[in-house]
Amino acid sequence: MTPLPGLAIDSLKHWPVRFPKGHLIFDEGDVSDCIYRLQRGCVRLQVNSVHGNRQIVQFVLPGDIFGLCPERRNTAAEAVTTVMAHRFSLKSVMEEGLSSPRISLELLRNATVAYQDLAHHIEKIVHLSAVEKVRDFYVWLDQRVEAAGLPPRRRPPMPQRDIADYLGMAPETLSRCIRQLRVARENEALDAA
Amino acid sequence: MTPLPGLAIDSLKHWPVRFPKGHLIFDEGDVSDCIYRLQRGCVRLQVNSVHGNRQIVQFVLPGDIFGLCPERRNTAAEAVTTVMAHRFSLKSVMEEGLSSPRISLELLRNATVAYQDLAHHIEKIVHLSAVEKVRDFYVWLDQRVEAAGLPPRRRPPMPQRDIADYLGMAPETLSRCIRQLRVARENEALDAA
DNA sequence: CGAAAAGTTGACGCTTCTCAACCTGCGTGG
DNA sequence: CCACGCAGGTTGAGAAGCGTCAACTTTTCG
Repeated sequence: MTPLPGLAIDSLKHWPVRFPKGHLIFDEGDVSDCIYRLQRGCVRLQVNSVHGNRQIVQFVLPGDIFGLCPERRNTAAEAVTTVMAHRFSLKSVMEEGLSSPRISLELLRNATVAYQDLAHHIEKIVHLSAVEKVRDFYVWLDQRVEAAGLPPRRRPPMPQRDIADYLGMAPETLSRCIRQLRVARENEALDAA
Repeated sequence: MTPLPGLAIDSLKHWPVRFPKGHLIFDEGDVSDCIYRLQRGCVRLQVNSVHGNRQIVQFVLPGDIFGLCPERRNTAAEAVTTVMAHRFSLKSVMEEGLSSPRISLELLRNATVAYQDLAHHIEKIVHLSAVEKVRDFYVWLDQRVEAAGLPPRRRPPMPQRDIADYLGMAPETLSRCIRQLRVARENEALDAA
C-alpha cells in the first residue's frame, strides 16, 4: 500500500489524517504541536503579505515531511488536493526523536535541504526568464513524480494559479509560456518525423 | 567585550576564528564539520547558478548562528568584511547538544526562522517594486544594527553590489533607488522646516 | 443544466535590464 | 607628496519582457 521510501521517523507513533481539497492545515504563526509526512496528494507551503499577495515556497509531494517547527508555524500549509498524511505529535518527536541520532539527523537534513532548495528557487525566480522558469518547473515535477513511483502525470496536481504563485509570475504569463513550450515541442516532433 | 545576547549553545566548547574580507568560509557542497556564531563583521550566504549568477540569500550579522548542516553545506559563506566568529565542532554539537533540550530547541528554532525569513524575502522580491525593496532593506538593516547594540551605521557594512544580489536587482537600479529615496527624504525634511 | 471558477488570448504601457560612458574614493608606487 | 590605476558607484539612453486590464472560452461542480 505504501510505495514510499521508509524513513527513520516512521518508527515513531503516528496517526493517519485526511484533509479535503483547499483545507487550511495550519496557518503561519499557529502554535505548532505536530509534524506530518505526506502519503497521498499535494500540499502547498506559503506565506501571505499584507497586500494579500500569496507566495508559495514549496510544493509538498508524497514522502515529504512538513510542519517541523518547535514553537510556531513558519509558513501556512494548505491542501492542494485531497490529502492523506501521517501526523506525528511534536512532543513525542522532540522527546523520543532527539534521543535517536538517526531521527534527529533525518529531521535536520530535511530542514537544511528545504533551505537549500528555497535558496536555489530564489536564484531561478530572479535570473531565469518566464519560459525557462516554467520549463524548469515541469522538469522538476516529472522527476519528483517518477522518483515517487507514481504513474506519470497527465496534468499537474496543482492548478496554474498555484504554479504562477510559486514561480512568481502572473497566471496570464504562465499560460502563454505553457502554450509556447507546447508549440516548441510539437515543432521538434515534426522535425524528427 | 561581548555585547551579544547569550545563547544556550555558548556553553559548548568553541574556538575563536578570524577571516579576512572576501574569504570563502565554506562553499556549497563542502563536507560540514563545524558551525559558527558570528561575533564581529558580516557574512553573506549565497548560491551560484551555472551561468555565474550569484544570489545572496542571507546576511549574517553579529549574534547570528550560521553553517548548521548535518552533512554538506547547503549554501556558500563568504566574509563581507573582516570577520570574528566562534567555531563549534559539529561532532560535539551533535553529541552533547542534542542531549540538551535547550540547545537542540535553539538550533531547531534557528533553522525554522531562517526558512521563514527566506520565504518572506521571496515574497518581497516578487511583489515589491525596486524602491520598496530598497526601503525595506534599509529598515531591516537599521533594526538589526540597533538590536545588536552596535553604533548606528553611516554606511552599510556590505557593498551595493551585494545588496543588489540580495534584492535580486541590477546594481544600476539599486543606485537609482538609493538616490530616489535620498531625494525624497530631503524633500520631507524641507517640508518639515 | 446553469453558474462560478479556471484558463486563454489580445492590446498596451511601464518598470527594470542592458550597455556604455563617466565619476569618485582609495590604496599603491614612484 | 603627488600621480596613477583600479574597483566600486553613478548617470543616461534605449530596448523589451512581463504585468495589467479586459473580453472571451473552457471546465468544473452542484
